[in-house]
Amino acid sequence: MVIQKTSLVNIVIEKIKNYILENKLKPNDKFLTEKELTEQLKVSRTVVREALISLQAVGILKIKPGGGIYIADTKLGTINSILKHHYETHGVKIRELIEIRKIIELGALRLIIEKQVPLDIQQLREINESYLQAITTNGDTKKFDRIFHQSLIKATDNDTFYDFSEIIHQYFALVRIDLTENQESLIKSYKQHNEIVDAIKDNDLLHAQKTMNDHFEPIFTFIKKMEEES
Amino acid sequence: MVIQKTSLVNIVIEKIKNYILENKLKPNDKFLTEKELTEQLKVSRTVVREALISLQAVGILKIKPGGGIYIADTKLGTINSILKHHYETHGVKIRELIEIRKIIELGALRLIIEKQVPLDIQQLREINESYLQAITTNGDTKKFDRIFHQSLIKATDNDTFYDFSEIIHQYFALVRIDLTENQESLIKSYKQHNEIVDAIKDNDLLHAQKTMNDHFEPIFTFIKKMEEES
DNA sequence: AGTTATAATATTGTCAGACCAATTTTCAAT
DNA sequence: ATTGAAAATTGGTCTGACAATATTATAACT
Repeated sequence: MVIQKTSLVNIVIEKIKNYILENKLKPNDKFLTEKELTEQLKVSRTVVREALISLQAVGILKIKPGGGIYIADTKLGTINSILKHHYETHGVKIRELIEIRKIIELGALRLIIEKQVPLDIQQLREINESYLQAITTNGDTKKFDRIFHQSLIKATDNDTFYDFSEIIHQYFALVRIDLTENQESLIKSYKQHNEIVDAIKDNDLLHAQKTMNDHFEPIFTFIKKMEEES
Repeated sequence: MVIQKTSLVNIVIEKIKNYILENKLKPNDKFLTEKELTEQLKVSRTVVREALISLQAVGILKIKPGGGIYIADTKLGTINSILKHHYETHGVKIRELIEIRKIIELGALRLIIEKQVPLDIQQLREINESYLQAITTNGDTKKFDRIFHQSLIKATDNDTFYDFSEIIHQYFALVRIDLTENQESLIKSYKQHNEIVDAIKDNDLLHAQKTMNDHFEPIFTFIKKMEEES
């Protein structure tokens, strides 16, 4: 029987967490100072500081030197840094990430059409036209491509889904991949975008997903070639 | 112009991370001691300790009192604890998590069939038979249901996909949901499982996904009823 | 020689006090 | 009322000490 002896620091961490929950502290709220904590919890400043730093590391608190301690807005930042280290130590297969992104995009289409969420078709068109313009003027095509896909995910009316999608995207961004796209393939992408919007408008899930699937095809062939070379 | 002044602790954290990368340290490897770190980095023990505790918080190191410091096996643990706090403070809509789970399961079917991964059909059948037995003998039905679905995700030959699926599942487990299932509905689930396996065997993605979609239907109606009551 | 109990050592945990650096507050001068 | 310097507050780092835990070395025994 192993009895997990818990250190003072861990006790303090739990107490602080509970304190935040019980007092319903929101992001950017001011928290107690180190001095107040040492007095109220009757532990040394060392213990308090180690607990605070630990909570800052996981994105719960934000320590401002000289300015006090605040509730952090726990977003993706911390998770991303963890994933970054995980990627650097373990190494993650690019193919796996792309497969996941495909699943996410296909899933977004399903949610949009199945739930009949309100969708700003016109806005999607405009984004895609900006995409086209970027293509013809050697502009930032990746930017508008990303906005287009991001808009679809956002439209699913599922914030958690969007958060996870962003995490995957950030994770993917760690991998530098030089998929040199020529004008022709970019134009094709533009047309596929429009075709996807059409299919959504027609509530044609199968068509939308098929087109999205095709949309992903070039990158898969690229990955396959890359894997063969190495 | 904001100049991000970086503290000594943060510098040490980065140095330690790099040290781990450069020396290719693996989980459970013994790391340097506090003493060695203070000497090599020429900083106080306070700074070293705060850096170590920070790295332990994000699941990179594991500190054993009196026994030294080790490389932790960075898995889902830390991310889960972050999501747990996120859930407790923000509150996450159950519907969103279930939608994500559906997307994942449907995606798994697509990956399995599209990639034609080797799949132990027989094993899936056996798991489902255990599921049936649990149904008829008032056994642990949830256990075998989970194993069945887990097996499908695992079969996709995509470890990252599986990891994320597990994170979602853990996240979902935080929400206690009493979906009282009667014998009849459980039997239906059993049949659907088998139908999904059949469809996979026939490479019939549409059929597999349609059945999986139906499989999720009861929980969605349950959620909808719950939302209406509150 | 091999095993076991004990002592010595090494390592992390906690404490106290001091001083530095950054920020916020106070308050006098304008 | 505004500004700007001084004071107070707050977090950052350092040192040294002792406690609690784990590991290693030693001694005793079979």
